[in-house]
Parts: sequence; structure tokens; C-alpha cells
Amino acid sequence: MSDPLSKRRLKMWIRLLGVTRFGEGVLRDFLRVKHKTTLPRFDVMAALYRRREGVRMSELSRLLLVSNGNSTSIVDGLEKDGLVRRSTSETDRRTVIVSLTPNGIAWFEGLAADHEAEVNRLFGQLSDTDLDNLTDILKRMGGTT
Amino acid sequence: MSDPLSKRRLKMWIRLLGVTRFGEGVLRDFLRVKHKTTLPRFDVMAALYRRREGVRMSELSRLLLVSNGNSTSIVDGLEKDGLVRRSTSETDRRTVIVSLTPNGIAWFEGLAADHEAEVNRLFGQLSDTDLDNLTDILKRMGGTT
DNA sequence: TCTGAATATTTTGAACTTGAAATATATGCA
DNA sequence: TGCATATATTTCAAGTTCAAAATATTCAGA
Repeated sequence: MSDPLSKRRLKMWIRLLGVTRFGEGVLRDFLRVKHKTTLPRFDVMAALYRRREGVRMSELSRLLLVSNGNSTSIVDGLEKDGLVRRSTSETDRRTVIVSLTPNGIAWFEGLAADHEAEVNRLFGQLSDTDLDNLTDILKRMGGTT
Repeated sequence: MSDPLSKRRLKMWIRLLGVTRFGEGVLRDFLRVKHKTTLPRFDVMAALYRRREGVRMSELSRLLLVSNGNSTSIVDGLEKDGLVRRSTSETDRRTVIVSLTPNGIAWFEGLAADHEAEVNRLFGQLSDTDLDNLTDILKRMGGTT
């Protein structure tokens, strides 16, 4: 009906959710207090910074694992603030390419190191060996971000 | 400025977020399609099922790592559907105790095994040894749910 | 008792999120 | 070409989420 291994997997999932939500809470506070922004906005900016040439809207949604409608509204806000820009593909007029503006790049660069330091502080207990083990397991858990 | 260990911790965090969001997506679809409900509602019901005697509103928020206002609105919805009930503490009239109704208990029991099976399927790659390692590491990462 | 600080919850307003429907464009095929 | 189907994005409504303000109650101490 429900073997011990199944129960262990469920328990692990609940614990994993706890850790993730806790971390998100810490980072949300950090972004709000120290940098006057929000987690979803940061996530979009980070994705665009990694892909400096720009990404399609649908690709952005896929990268962040959120719905298309969601990406649209966050990009709307960032565009209004001049941090990102939309441009239409020349070969396919259905597709929209989103990319950082110079302002957006500058803003993100002023934040990235600070954000990394916060994550580093948050998970400072984890050694290289821990990271080896954890990464190996996470790779086998799907969600290949 | 930013040592390799720090970078590894950041990368691990991004990967962790990916796995968690992927899992949440799968479970959200599962709950919507198979059981006509949502993840936040399920989370509240699960917390109340574990604590059958009822919990205070603030305790519920703390357990689920969500804001007070958030708990209020989800409990509002569940109360309207007759799955949970609110009662005022006899010793402190500020506190509200939320608990499952008989209907709520029956509904959750019809779902719990199915949900566990879905989680089990989702993380079927993980062996007992993996779970040992993962649990050990997660315990040291905070967010002690 | 009175008053101020602390605690518990709800209300509020803005932002986020989803899934589905709508719109626009592209592609394959008769 | 013309049309059905597929793809890319936006719009929309409903629900979720947060943080801050408002409300209600308790508690400690003068």
C-alpha cells in the first residue's frame, strides 16, 4: 500500500520544500530591504544576464518554470522601468526577444555580487563534499535548470 | 571577492530551486487534474490533518512559511467549502483555532495516499542511501519544517 | 484600575501566478 | 493559392501571496 521508502520520499519532499521556502523568504527580505526589488524580478533579470543576447518569451518561461502569462506581466513591469527591452524577431514576427538594457545590465551587476554573498551566507554550513553529494542527488531529481 | 565555494553554493541554490519548482509544478497539475484542488489548499489541509486537534492561525502561517494574510484567505476559502472550521479559544479570545471538519478529514484521507504515490513516483530514482545523505544535508540547511 | 506594550488575527492594496481563451503569425499540404 | 493546424505571445479572470496597517485582546506594572 505504502512502503517505508515511499514514506521516506514524501518526508524528504516536505523537508525540501521547507528549506526552499525558508531560503526564498530570506532572499525576498534581502532584496526588498537592501535593493528595493522583488524575487520574481530578480529571477528574470538573472536569467537575462546569463543570456546577454536575449531570450524568447517562451524560453524565459521555460527557464524559470513559470507560466507564459506570468513572464509577460513581469517583463511588462521591468520594461516600464527601463531595465529590459522587447524586440521582434526579424525572421519570425510572432516571437519576441527580451534582453537587458544598458541600465538593466548596470543595475544587475551592482546586485549580483551582493546576492551571491547572501546565498553564500545562507548556506555557509555546506562543505565542498556536501555540495558534491547534493549536486549529484539533485541532478537525478529532474528539473534540470 | 567571490571564492569558488561561494560560487558552488550559489549554483547549488539555483539547482535546488529548479528541482523544487519542477516538483511543485508536477504536484499542482496532479492536484488540479485528478482532485480539482490547488497546492496551497492541499498544504493547509495536510498541516491540519497532521495536527488533528487544530492549530492557531499564526501557527499555521509559521508551519507553512507563508504570511498571516495568506493563511487567512486560504482558510476563508476552505471554510466556505466546509472543509475546515474556525473556533475561538476559550482562554484567549484573540486566538482562532482552525481544524478540519469531518468532511475535511474524509476529503483529505481520500487524497493523501494518492498524493504520496505521486511524490513517490516523482522521486522514484532516490534510494535509501540517497535519502540518508539528502536528509542529513537538508537538516543542516535550516528551514526546519 | 488604568495605561502602554505585546500578541493574534484580519484587512488592505499591490504584485504575482496560473490556466484558458484570444490574437497574430507561420507552416504544411492539397 | 487557400486552408487547417501549429506556434508564440498576450489578455483575462480568479486565486495566491506579501507586507503593512488596522483591529481586537491580553498582560504587566504603576
